[in-house]
Amino acid sequence: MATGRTHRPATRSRGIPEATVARLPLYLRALTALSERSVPTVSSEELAAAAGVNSAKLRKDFSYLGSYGTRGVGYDVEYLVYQISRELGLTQDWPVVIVGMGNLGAALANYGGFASRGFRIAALIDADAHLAGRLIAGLPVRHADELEDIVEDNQVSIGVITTPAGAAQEVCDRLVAAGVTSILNFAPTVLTVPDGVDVRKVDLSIELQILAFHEQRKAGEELSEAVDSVTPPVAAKTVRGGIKRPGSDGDLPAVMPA
Amino acid sequence: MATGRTHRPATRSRGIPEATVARLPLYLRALTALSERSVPTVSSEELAAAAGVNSAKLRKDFSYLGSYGTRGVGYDVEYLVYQISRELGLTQDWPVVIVGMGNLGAALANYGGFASRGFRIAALIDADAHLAGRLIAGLPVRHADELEDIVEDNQVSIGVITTPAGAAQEVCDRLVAAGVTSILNFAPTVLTVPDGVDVRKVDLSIELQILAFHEQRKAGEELSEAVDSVTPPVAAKTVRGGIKRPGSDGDLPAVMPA
DNA sequence: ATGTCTTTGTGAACGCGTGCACAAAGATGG
DNA sequence: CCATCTTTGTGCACGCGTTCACAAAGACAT
Repeated sequence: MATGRTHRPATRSRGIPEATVARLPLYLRALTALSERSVPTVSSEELAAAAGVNSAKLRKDFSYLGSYGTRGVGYDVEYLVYQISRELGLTQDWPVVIVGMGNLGAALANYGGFASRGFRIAALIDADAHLAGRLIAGLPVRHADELEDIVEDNQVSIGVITTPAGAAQEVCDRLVAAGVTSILNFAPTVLTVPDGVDVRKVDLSIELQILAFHEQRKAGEELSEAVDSVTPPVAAKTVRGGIKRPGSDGDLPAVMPA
Repeated sequence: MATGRTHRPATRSRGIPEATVARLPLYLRALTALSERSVPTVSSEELAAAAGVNSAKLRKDFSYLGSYGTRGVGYDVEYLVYQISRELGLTQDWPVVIVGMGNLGAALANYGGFASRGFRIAALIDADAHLAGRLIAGLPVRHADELEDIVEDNQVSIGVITTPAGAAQEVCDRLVAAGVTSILNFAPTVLTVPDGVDVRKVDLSIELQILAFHEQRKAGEELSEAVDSVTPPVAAKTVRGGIKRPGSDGDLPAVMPA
């Protein structure tokens, strides 16, 4: 039933584990820094430290790409940069559209990390007609009506969604229908897509909530949570004909970015 | 040696698996939506569909929190919202500072998802003196000199870093020294922190690169990569006294957000 | 009170990811 | 050419996370 298979499809693509793929950009960044300092070679130990991972893990990751190291010496920095770039597809040009020109969309448009990695912003799109034509990061905002044309004309295969949550699924559907097969979703919604389309999700609120959980745990270790356990709403009990619900409704309103 | 243990410490906190904690905000969002529609109860199957996960996984996740369901009926929406909120620590007030008021920092400051989930922006901080005093999202930007005072005065335990990569580690060190124990890092750098401090990383560039990898794989399935395999730089070979490196240096310059 | 029917909660099996530890490879020095 | 020393590449074991499948629990009807 095409349940919006977000994050980690666990499908091992061409023998390279998903976890490894997720680390390749990390290695690439560390290697690029070394390259700029004209460091010729690097050992797995050094590179692992720079990337913040275990050295054995790094060697195993690289082993999936092939034997690019030299025993007794290490890895050739330039060569590895090239191999990883190629493996990730960064030697190609990837036209990208960003839909939703709120604060976040504008931030992404200005984000330098795109262009330098082979990602070219083909267009910025927004549903607000007032924004149409305005320049953001040197590019004119196009109206949402043009979405299909833009995607098809520019052979766009990657779409970034930074719209409010309510609009995300519709935008997603239109992108997919027009030919987009990879989506980076910043809207706090579960997107449903057909098979063959990849969705990755970035959710700022979720990250903070995870931090809050650990933070609470750290704080609650000394004082064994005496404050929070005062009168928790009584557990749901059946009363013939339904379930008694403790609180009222309308807490924690759903929110959206931008 | 305190290697910047980013993401997933794999430390099972109080019996609740890390993977489960990461999904709780997802369930909470789905439940909140149901709550607003005044839906009294929901089955694991329905809620799982709304959250985009497997129903068995959802039930197991909830089982770590306790037995909050009613067999034959499902889960009480309001009660579950409360329980998850409490478990995540969202019933508390979490003062947060955002350091780095570039485009991304401003976007986060305007992001509505913070305040509504118990996260209160205690201050916006930037190193640029020209920005000091300017209002962003209704809050005045404070100068970086005040960082320590702000953190201590407001009992801030969570810090968000949206500075350029070069400044991130120093900002991180200062935040930690002042008492921050959880950091959400948007700068493309590996942060090194002492034990007891949690770091979560959000990297826009990495997400896109992962998408590109899969995209390339999809595209390369029909035409078996005839274009990209033309004359790959010859593998590194030793020539007595060093390693022959194929390309020159200076490719893919390191970049930073904002 | 008893039976039926729905849905939870979980035991068990499986697969992926991680990290240890070591053998093989190759560079370097004599 | 041989010995030594460094560093890679990987076999193996372990633990976490996911999923299946089912027994137990409780609602609801009679």
